Amino acid sequence: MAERQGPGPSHAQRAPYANTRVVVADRSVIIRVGVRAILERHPDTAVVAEANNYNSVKDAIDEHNPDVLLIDLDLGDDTNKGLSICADVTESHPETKIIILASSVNELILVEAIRNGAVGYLVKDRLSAEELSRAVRTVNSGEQAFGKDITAILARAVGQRQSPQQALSSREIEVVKLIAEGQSNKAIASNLYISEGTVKFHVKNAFEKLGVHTRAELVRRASSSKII
Amino acid sequence: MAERQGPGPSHAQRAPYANTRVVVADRSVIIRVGVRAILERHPDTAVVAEANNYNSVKDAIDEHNPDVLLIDLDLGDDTNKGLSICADVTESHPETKIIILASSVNELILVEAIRNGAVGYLVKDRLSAEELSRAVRTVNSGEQAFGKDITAILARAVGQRQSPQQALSSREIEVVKLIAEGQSNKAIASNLYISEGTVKFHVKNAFEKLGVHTRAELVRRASSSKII
DNA sequence: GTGCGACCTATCCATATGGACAGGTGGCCT
DNA sequence: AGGCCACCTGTCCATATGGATAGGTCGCAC
Repeated sequence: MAERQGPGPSHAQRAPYANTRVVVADRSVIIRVGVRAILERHPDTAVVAEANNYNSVKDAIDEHNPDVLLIDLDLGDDTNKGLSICADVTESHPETKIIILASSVNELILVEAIRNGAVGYLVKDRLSAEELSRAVRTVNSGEQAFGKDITAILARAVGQRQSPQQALSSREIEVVKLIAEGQSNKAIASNLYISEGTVKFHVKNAFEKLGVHTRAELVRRASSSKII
Repeated sequence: MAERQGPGPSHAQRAPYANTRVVVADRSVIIRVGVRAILERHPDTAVVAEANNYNSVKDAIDEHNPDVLLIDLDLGDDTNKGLSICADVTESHPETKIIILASSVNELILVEAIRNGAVGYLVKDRLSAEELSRAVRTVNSGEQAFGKDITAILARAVGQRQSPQQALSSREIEVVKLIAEGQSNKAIASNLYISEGTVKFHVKNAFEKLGVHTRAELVRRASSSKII
């Protein structure tokens, strides 16, 4: 994965002494170029580096120690890795404010990101150039930047849920994937060389962890949570 | 929906007489700005208009009659509408070459798009600036522009499938949505004020149309095809 | 009006599912 | 050693599911 393509940390130093120095991390060069163009319309803001995979984010942060990190958590095949980067950055570079630049609203990711130090969450689709530009400066001044819809979701999430989601064991994930393909417990059992009873056991545990009661709902939850 | 935000058809006429005149359609202003910036690195290419919803695409095409339309089919809540726009444009503006700018590879969409006149299919995530720029000029010269992975998928898809997918009736979609929430046939019946037998009937038909045999697989297919 | 398609209802039945038990193994931590 | 946890196995049972089959209504197009 993580294709070599964009120049990675690239043609930076346009305004090395700008007030707001930003690192942009996204798989897509289009997004990186777009964000750069929008942010640099404002004279005080400069994009000092771009990253297109998990490792180059860390390198860029260490090298440039930016004011703001604008990051799409979905930089490779493992979103959790993006979350752990947030934790790392919060730990090692507390001055760097993290804004999540997401493709969609994912309650689980949102909550975890905040827990890991993010101070902003923006959704690419519904976001004006002005909002993006403003959000970067807002967080740099120490405030938070969450879209309107986000705030509502946040409030709701905080209200009830203290078990945002229990992680499935690797075996459970295997079982869930086969369920999503429409396989019966018997078929799954022979696929994984275990007994049907064991399959049921894993299914039951997956149900409990995700808070569902049928296979259909399980598939929906799992696919919306990117488990499968 | 379709939020007012970007200036819509915007600050164009930078190079009205460029060799390759492009209209960019995407929900996200970041993408539009990014594509514009990348394409306009090449002196012969100019983005003459941007669109962020289905209607403004048509307007932009009618007004500017561009050489190339770069469009993300997912411009609102109904991808099919994007497909029908392709058909419209192919019909009314045969000189305009259509390139799909997708977030991910969707075999169904891909095949349908080509059937509706698209001559290119690019995936935002894995796409270098050079590839994007080149693709636009390639289609403008009458050739096709498909990513490497795309070609393989295409070959496979053409091989077997003549029934790409039968459309679900509106009632069937309602039922599928409730199934995805984990509801039983009985619960669905009382929700829709119909009998359980009828629910089973719809479920059976949905199964046949999507070629699946269990509710779990149904949910997976439906969610990956954006039916729900 | 006839035909057609989408919608609705019903019965029968083998099989699968989901839930509740009770238990056994091996690895890892203290 | 004991505790914990992930993984494994099994039995029992009420209920749901999927498949087959046979019908009925309504609106729309030819």
